Amino acid sequence: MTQNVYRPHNHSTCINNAMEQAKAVCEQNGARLTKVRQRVLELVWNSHKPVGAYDLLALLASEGFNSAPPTVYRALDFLLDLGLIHRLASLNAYVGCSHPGHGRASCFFLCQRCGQAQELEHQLYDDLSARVESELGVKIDHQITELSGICPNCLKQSS
Amino acid sequence: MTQNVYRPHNHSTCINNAMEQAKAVCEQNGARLTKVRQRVLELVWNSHKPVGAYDLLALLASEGFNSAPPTVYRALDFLLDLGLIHRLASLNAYVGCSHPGHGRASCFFLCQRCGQAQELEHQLYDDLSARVESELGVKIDHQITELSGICPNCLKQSS
DNA sequence: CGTAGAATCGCAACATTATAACCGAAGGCC
DNA sequence: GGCCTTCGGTTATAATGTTGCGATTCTACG
Repeated sequence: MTQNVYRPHNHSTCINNAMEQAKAVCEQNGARLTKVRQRVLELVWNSHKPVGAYDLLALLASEGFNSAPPTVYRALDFLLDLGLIHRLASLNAYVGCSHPGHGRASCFFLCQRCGQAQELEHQLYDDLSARVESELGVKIDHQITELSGICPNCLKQSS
Repeated sequence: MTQNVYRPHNHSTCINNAMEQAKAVCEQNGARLTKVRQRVLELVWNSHKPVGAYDLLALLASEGFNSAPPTVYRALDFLLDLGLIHRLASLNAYVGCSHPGHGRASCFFLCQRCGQAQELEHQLYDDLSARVESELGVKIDHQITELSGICPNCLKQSS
């Protein structure tokens, strides 16, 4: 099951898990997890809030890395290809994938107040694409769903 | 039911319907469908392929309209607010809404070959957000789903 | 009418996000 | 070491979207 972002948790565990998974995935695919790529992934995982490419760029710069756009975008493309991160189209931002290898589908809830992204893994969601494929006669290659609103924690605070 | 884009049809009917609906919606909301707004809507409806803001800008310019970005973006915002068009986040492009007034949800299939967008209206889709709201305890405000792949017509041609 | 207030538009500048093209550097393999 | 491929540095530019301000047009109301 996908982890629940809203529950208090030791976030360094998230980061460690993500890095372990990344190493494994790279090994499986004969891909190299270079310093820049690794650092970008860590930075993306630094919180559950999606990060913009130029934010990453600034962070890298502050750490003495090269800091021109292509550096970050290449790392992001690499991580996207391996399914280690997702791009949130409605935010132009990137967030860690908590269960790489689940195909070309992503589904997120985005809190408009705290900015955190909660990945969802829902049966209904796979049903949706299957039904559309058969009823419409199309071949689906890639899909995104982005729900936005207020998360449970922020709902509590506002009441 | 949502119209089927892939069936041959007299497209001027689509445009006419859209413009009629737009007038009605504006009247209901006490909003003004000015010349720029109307023309932008017509241009968006010119086909079932999503159009970029800067494409619209160029089209407007060629017709003697003012053609600075804010002109188009203001018109697009206006139309988005009234639910007369949708923004496709994965394409940074805009497409007419074939059934305004269905709330803040949108669901599209986008053909990677011909570029056409087919709006979907699926029960499973509403189920999804309802389930997420109750299971996760969130309040959903807005949602997008974008499926991409190959449409029936393009599948036929490639075989 | 006619004027006050609101909505709309024109315009200039700028901000943000992403890509292209070219070449040198580093790593893997024999 | 020599060869090949992948990766990264650099510069420039493209594509998309916003801000701010003042002028104009529309509308409501007296």
